[in-house]
Amino acid sequence: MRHLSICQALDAEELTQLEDIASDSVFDERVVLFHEEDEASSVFNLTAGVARLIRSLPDGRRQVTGFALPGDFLGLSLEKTWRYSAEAVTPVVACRFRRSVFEAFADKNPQLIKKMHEFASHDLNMAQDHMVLLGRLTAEEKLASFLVEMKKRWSRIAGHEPGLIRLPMGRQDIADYLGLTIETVSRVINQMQRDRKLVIVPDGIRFVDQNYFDALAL
Amino acid sequence: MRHLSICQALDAEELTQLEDIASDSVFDERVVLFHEEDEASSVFNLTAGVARLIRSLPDGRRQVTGFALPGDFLGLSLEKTWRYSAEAVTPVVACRFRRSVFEAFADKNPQLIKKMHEFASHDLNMAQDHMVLLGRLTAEEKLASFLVEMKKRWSRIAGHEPGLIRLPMGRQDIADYLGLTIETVSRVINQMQRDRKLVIVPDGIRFVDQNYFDALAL
DNA sequence: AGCTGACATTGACGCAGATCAAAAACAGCC
DNA sequence: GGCTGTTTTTGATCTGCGTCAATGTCAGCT
Repeated sequence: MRHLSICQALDAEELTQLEDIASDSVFDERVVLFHEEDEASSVFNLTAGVARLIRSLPDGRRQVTGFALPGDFLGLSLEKTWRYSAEAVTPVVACRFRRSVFEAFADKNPQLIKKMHEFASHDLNMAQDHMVLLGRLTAEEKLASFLVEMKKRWSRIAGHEPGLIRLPMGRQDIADYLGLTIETVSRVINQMQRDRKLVIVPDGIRFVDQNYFDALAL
Repeated sequence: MRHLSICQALDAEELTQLEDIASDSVFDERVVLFHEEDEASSVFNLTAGVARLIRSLPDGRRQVTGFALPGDFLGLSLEKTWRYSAEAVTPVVACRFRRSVFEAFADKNPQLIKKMHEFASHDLNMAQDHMVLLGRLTAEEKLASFLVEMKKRWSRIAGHEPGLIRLPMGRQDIADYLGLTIETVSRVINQMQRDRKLVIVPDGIRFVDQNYFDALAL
């Protein structure tokens, strides 16, 4: 079970070695996994739950730069300090590596570094997509893109209910992810429901008119 | 001269090897270095000039995701296709590597891959900064942040005139970088000049009130 | 069941920045 | 210099989304 998400870069032997330096941590809802500018002494791999990744401005404005889902890694950049905070949106279980040990391990496994670079490149693409969203999309397009993205990501996760788009994060988190206010997020989603584009259900939403979303999403 | 910008990751011997697989290319103003979704068959290292990195939407809306300055690398992610276009803002000279050869070289030099990963991590940080800018800053704050960023980046480039913040890109490019319109960019900059925060000079601007910019910038 | 606190929805109104339109500045070029 | 096309600036007006304020909904607790 845990093997699946731990690291696709390694063969069986390397995996066993990696597991030796890993330990599981659990975080309750709202708990901070790590804080912007703290020393980055761990690498995390989420095994269950959802976390929000946040950059804050001195005056309290927030930008959620992403949501971490099961399987996602945090801290692969191996920089000395965290550049963002991570908070548990739901209870989170994460496989945790001491950074110094992980780094030493990576130095001996070029294939792992290459994989880490691929992960970083992928994250950079996602970040650039998100720049387009933040800079150039309307509120309706932002919501459509977000929902399509979440549908795609959940669909890759074993045991998800197909069709259900789980939204464990609150409206405020969605707003801070999309560069909107909570009121606009609420208005747009509810307007979509009135227009029969989606239905709001417990824990998330379901698409009624997939074409509508595909046409609007980035 | 060129040695300085080619690759800080390598020792003298490796550098010589790398140079053997490199060739210089020049691009006139407005010329496309490569296009979104084209096969990525090269890796570039700018040696002179400035390029804009662009993601476009089907309806013509654009997001400039960044500007490449001398010393910057393009294509280090080693993905099969480009995810953005690059166009010369000024005449550009770039050191170009055939991707297949560069990749083979990297596979034999773990230190180079590690350096590439560091570059990607740095770019990811920049991208996250830019998400905060796009999602949460006002027009005035966006311009201040952009100008401070450009000042910082030019100051690291040998032969720049200290104090001058060169802006070779047009107002439209700045607007597409900041998620604004060209009119707003023009208005904000000219208002700053009226307020004696900066002066507009040929090829760029100069700060008059550095404190003002430091206080506003991200 | 009723209470409590957190979160979401809805409505009325305002404003930062977009849009539309025109004039001004500038760069090449003959 | 004068002509031409491009980019920038400036002004007037509009609007999408933010702000402010109230009300509604739901989960957990006693």
